[in-house]
Formats: sequence, C-alpha cells, structure tokens
Amino acid sequence: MSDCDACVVRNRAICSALMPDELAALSKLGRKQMVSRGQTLVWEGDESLVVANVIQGVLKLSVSTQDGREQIVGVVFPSDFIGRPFGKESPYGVTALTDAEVCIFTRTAFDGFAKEHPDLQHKLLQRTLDELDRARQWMMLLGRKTASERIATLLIEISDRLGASGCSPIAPFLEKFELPMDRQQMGDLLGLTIETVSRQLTKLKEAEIIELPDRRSVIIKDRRRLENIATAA
Amino acid sequence: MSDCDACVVRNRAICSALMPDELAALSKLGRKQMVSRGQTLVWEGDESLVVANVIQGVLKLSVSTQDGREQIVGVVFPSDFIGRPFGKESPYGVTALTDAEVCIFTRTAFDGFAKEHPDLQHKLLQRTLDELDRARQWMMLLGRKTASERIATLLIEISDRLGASGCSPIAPFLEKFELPMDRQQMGDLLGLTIETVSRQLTKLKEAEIIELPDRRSVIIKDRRRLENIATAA
DNA sequence: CGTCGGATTGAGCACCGTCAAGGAGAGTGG
DNA sequence: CCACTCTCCTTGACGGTGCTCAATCCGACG
Repeated sequence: MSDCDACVVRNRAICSALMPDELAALSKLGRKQMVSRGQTLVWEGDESLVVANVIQGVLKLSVSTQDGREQIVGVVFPSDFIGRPFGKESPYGVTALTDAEVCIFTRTAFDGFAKEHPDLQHKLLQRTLDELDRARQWMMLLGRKTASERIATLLIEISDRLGASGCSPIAPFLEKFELPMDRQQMGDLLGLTIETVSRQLTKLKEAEIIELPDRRSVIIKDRRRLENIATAA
Repeated sequence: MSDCDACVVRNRAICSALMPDELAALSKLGRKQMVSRGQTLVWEGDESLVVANVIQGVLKLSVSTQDGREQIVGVVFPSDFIGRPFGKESPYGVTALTDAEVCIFTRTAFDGFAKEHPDLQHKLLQRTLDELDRARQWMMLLGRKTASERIATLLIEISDRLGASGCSPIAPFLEKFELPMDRQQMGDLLGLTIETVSRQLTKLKEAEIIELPDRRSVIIKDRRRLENIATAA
C-alpha cells in the first residue's frame, strides 16, 4: 500500500497529521481492504485486534443484548476512524452498512506508531472528543426526543454528514441523498421499531416536508420545517 | 497550588502521566476550587473556557431542549476529567450534583501545556476513549432497555464507580452507598420520569433485591439478581 | 406470473408519561 | 414540644405514544 498520496481521504483522515515520510512508514503497517455490505469487521466483545480508517462507504457500530435487541451506537463515514486503540476489547461490533473500503492496521502496530507520533495522537484525540460530543447529543435524542423528532434529526444528520464527508462535491448538506441503511437499521439507531420509523416517514411525506422516491432515497423539500421538528422546540 | 503531591487523586487523574517537575509546572496553571451542590461550572453552549480534574464530589454533564426537557449525558467522579479541550464550545453544561472540589485550568493554558506533553495527551486520549465507550453503553440503555433494566443498571454502575473512585477503602464495588443525585436527576440520566424511577425502586425493594433506608441511601441485598435484571437477559 | 425481502398499514394493547393527591422528613418559629 | 411549611418522594388513576402482531403491498428477480 504505497498510494497514500492518491488516497481520497488523505487530507481529512487522521493521516493528515503526518509528514510524507511518516506517512510512508505508516502505510507499510496497513493495507486497504474491501468490506461488503453486511460484513462484520469486528465482533462485539472480541479483543480489539484491528483499527482502520474509512476510505469509502458507511459502517455501523452496534451493541446487542443477550435477547437480541440491538442498538446502533455510532455510524462512521469516509475519513472517520474505526476501532478501539490502546488495549481492551471492543465493546461494540463494526459492520458495513454499504459496500466499503477501509485502510486497516493491526491494533498493536498502530498503537506503537501512534505513541511515537504525538501529532497523530493529537488528531486522534480531537476525533475522539468530537465523537464523544456526537454520542452525547445522540443520548439526548434517545432519552428525551419523540419518534417524530428522532426521525427528523436522523434525516438532518445524514444529510449533513454525507455532505461533509465529501460524498458530494461541495455542499454543506444534501437536499437529496441515499440512506446508507434500511428501515430496521434506522430503528436500531433511533431506539424505535421498524413500524414506527415507517409511520413517521409517511407522516413527513404527507406533510410534504420530504419525498421518498424509493425505499433508499430521500429528498428534503422543506429543510427549515424539518429542522424545527428535529430540534424539539 | 503547590500541594499536588498531597492530592488524593494524584495517582489516578491524568496528572499521573507527569514527572514531578512537569507536575509543578502544571500546578502553576491551575487552582483548586470548591463547587457547591447545584452550582454550574460550565453552561451548555458557552465557549469552552475551562477544564478541570475532579478531586472530590460528583458532577453531571447535561443537555437540554428548548422546551425544558433535560438529559444527563455523563456523570463524573473523583479523578475524572471535565471539559472540552482543544477549541469549540461546550455542547453540554457541567453542574455539581454534590458539593465538590475541582482542580481548574483555563482551557487555553491547559491546551498549550498538553501539546508540549505527549504523555499527558496520551492519558487524556485513553480517558476520552473510555468515556466514549461508557457513553455508547448508555446509548444502549436509553434506546433499548426497559424501565426496570435501566434502574438496575444505574444502581450497579453507581455502586461500581463509587467503589472504583476510591470513595471507599478498597472494595471493587459497594453494597451500601449514598446516591449522589435525587430522583429527578436519576430520571434525567435514565430517560425516565421521576414517577417511573420511584415505582421501579419500590418494586426492587418489594422484591427484596435492595433496601432504601432513606431517600439517598441504597443497600444492595442481592447483587446477582440485580445484575441479571440490569443485563437484560 | 410467482416468489421473496423489505416496507407499509392497521388493530389492539402495554408500558410509561401525565396529572393529581397524599406522605415523610428536615428545618423553622411560636 | 408541636404546628407549619417546604421539598422531595410515593402512590394512584388515567391516557397516549409507541410496541406487538398480523395482513397487505411493492419492487426486484427468476
């Protein structure tokens, strides 16, 4: 793997902290890997053996109860970092929501490299802090928002993150996009059932706030009203 | 503030990454401060001006909607770190649940110091990763657990963290402890109402799994059964 | 055209929220 | 010492949001 220079996330992933020679050293430790939709990269509770950068695609982090209830606790987009560096087992599983491409490292090799490169660790710290903020915002959603507020928040969030992760040219958010997940996964992310997700989407459609051309596509027709619903005024 | 050596959290807070001379330098940047129950150290949405280590007491991190719903998104115990280093505004407020003592720094001074001390940043990264794991476990609770599972999980968690934070001699967890919060705050943390919290506690008491000698005290009589309820088998 | 997976829609119900009344304990003042 | 108050908690009755179970629909694919 020597084409980091050509990597589409070169300037947005944590690698952007590195000088060319450092990058070359890191690239020797990792390799690109394709992950197809539904494939699991890390199992919940397993020892944390690998970490990775997302190059393309979307993956979920999820936790399950013994009786099969699932909660998605994070969604990662291109340029995001995956995995639990510095020891421990992974408290969540990592599974591809869409076909994806990742730049993967063994955890121990990455840990060693990171210890030698404070700038990389700094980037990783900033990302982890951002991720923590996002997780906490989501806790507000799960603990206190109604079903319709949750759905609206999700649509805004996906629109924003697909925009930001450069899956689009330049827009800060997208008016029209493909959902990187099915209804069940939306439910697992929002703490709702598939039926409630479906009903709330139908309501938004009937209120002419969104359109649903097919089961994966969303068009936001009235972003202002959607934001009002999402922020739970 | 020159008595870091005597600090009760010296060996558990992030300061443990520092050599004596470094510690002396850091101590010049900060000062100890008392915070009384109910007092807010940082307001939600304010620019992030300070960070701190918790020396004594318990504080909450919380987010509110415009219409007054509140969700507690984190609880910090002695030796834990507070605040949002490296820029940005604080997306949550920080308020003392009990009288507390913190070791406080201006964010900019701390950021500058941290950049110069990779070991400190490393500790901070590990703590942030742990905090993120804990937040994600809590997302599972908020999204998928029932009221009784939530209450049981909370009691186990508080018992464990009070034990670990050295508020007790050596025990890994406590059989008897004081809740650092009232019923309303338990509800805000669990995504429940005060009434539901009360009813579920009564149920656990009637099942002889716990005792409630007074409104703040809990005795765990049958930890095994409590854990079974908590893990949502 | 039939099948299959995912999505929608409907009917009924349960859990938990809402509203309201009452209780327990600490502190205050007569 | 005992009302009085105040805060916090508990308990009860009722209703609504979202879950469960089930039928139907829709599009893709053979």
